[in-house]
Amino acid sequence: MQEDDAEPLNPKTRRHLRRAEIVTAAAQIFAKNGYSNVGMRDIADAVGIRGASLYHHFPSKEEILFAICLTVTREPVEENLPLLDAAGTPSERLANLVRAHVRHLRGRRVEHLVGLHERASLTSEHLAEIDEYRQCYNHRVRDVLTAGMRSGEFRELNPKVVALGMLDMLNGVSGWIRGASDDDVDEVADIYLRLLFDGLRP
Amino acid sequence: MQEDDAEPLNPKTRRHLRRAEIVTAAAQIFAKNGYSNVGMRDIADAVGIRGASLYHHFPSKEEILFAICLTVTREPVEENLPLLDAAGTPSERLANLVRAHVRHLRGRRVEHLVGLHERASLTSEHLAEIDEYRQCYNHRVRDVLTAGMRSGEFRELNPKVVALGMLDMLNGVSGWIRGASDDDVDEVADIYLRLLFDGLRP
DNA sequence: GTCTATAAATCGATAGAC
DNA sequence: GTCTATCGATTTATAGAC
Repeated sequence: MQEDDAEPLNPKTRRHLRRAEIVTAAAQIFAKNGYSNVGMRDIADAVGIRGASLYHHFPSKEEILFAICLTVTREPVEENLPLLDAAGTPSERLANLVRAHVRHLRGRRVEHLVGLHERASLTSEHLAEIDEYRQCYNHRVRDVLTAGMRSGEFRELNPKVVALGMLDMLNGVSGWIRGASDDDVDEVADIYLRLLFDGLRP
Repeated sequence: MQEDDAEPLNPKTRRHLRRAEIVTAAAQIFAKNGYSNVGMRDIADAVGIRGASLYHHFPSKEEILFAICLTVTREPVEENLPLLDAAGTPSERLANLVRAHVRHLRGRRVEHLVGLHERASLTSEHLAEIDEYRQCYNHRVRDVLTAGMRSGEFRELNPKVVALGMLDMLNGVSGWIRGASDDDVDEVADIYLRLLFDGLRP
């Protein structure tokens, strides 16, 4: 059970950690100042190295942005979508997804902001890859809505529009949730679920 | 009743029209390529003049961005908020605001996109002015929600969170409504209102 | 009001030493 | 893996003629 904590990490892991450190620092500065207003020197300062040294870890500034965008589109697909395949009614599965989605938004808040605002600075190839994940997520949400409508559990409303509206509402949380606690984000999720399922009218 | 259409416009109006032309062209290019990826030359090309000539109409590139952001925050305050002061129940007044909001989003689609995504490139003074309008709009929406809850017309849910969620859902429409007809946007507003008032459960 | 020409600063990226 | 040094391209903004 016991392991030597002082054992040097293997080079692959060290390299990966350094990349993650750069991505995290860059996301913070991009979110605050805007991607194109941030220089490689600014990112380098934040991690304590020189600008040129960043090119040992990333081939370009845009690749750093791509890495940020990828985490906030791929992670939700891989971590949240399986909740839609689990057992339960459409309501239950959708509720689980909403809660997981808001928690992810909080945990990767600045990355989500960058992913939402800086899409125009991605290469068209990278943008296409990002959009694949985004549309996949979108479609799966639409599908569970459709399933609920088919079973009579949900009201019949254009599922495409409902899915877009719901996801816009959820994603907007990254714009104002700064510094919230676990209880805060769960409360937001509960309010949104109540609104989504039962509406404003008592 | 008859007026001479060939009569030259007064200089004040001509100047104003030229500014509006520049702002509209800039909004289009900013929305597509991102503010910081667009040069003054790109904007100038779109209106058929040279880059330096733009400085006769705007003192800086940021002032063009500010003009764009101002129209999408000030206009809704001045045109939509009065609907909340009109006669009717909170439900009716809120519904009128939602419909007006979505129509404005469609009419100023690219400007809204720029206003949502390029806030980081505004000077802090301009950002503060923009945020005043935005927060004013936010508070008035929250107030009508609170009024509806007090009267028993709306369910008791944290009105701050509901207002933020509702506005995020509405503003997100600018991201995917491209090329919609009048009927399309009214349909979206109706779906959102049904969702907001009655929820998904039949 | 628009032009040409250019100043002045910045930025992404590369070369090569250690 | 990080450094110093620097290239080359681009950008905002200005000066001054027409």
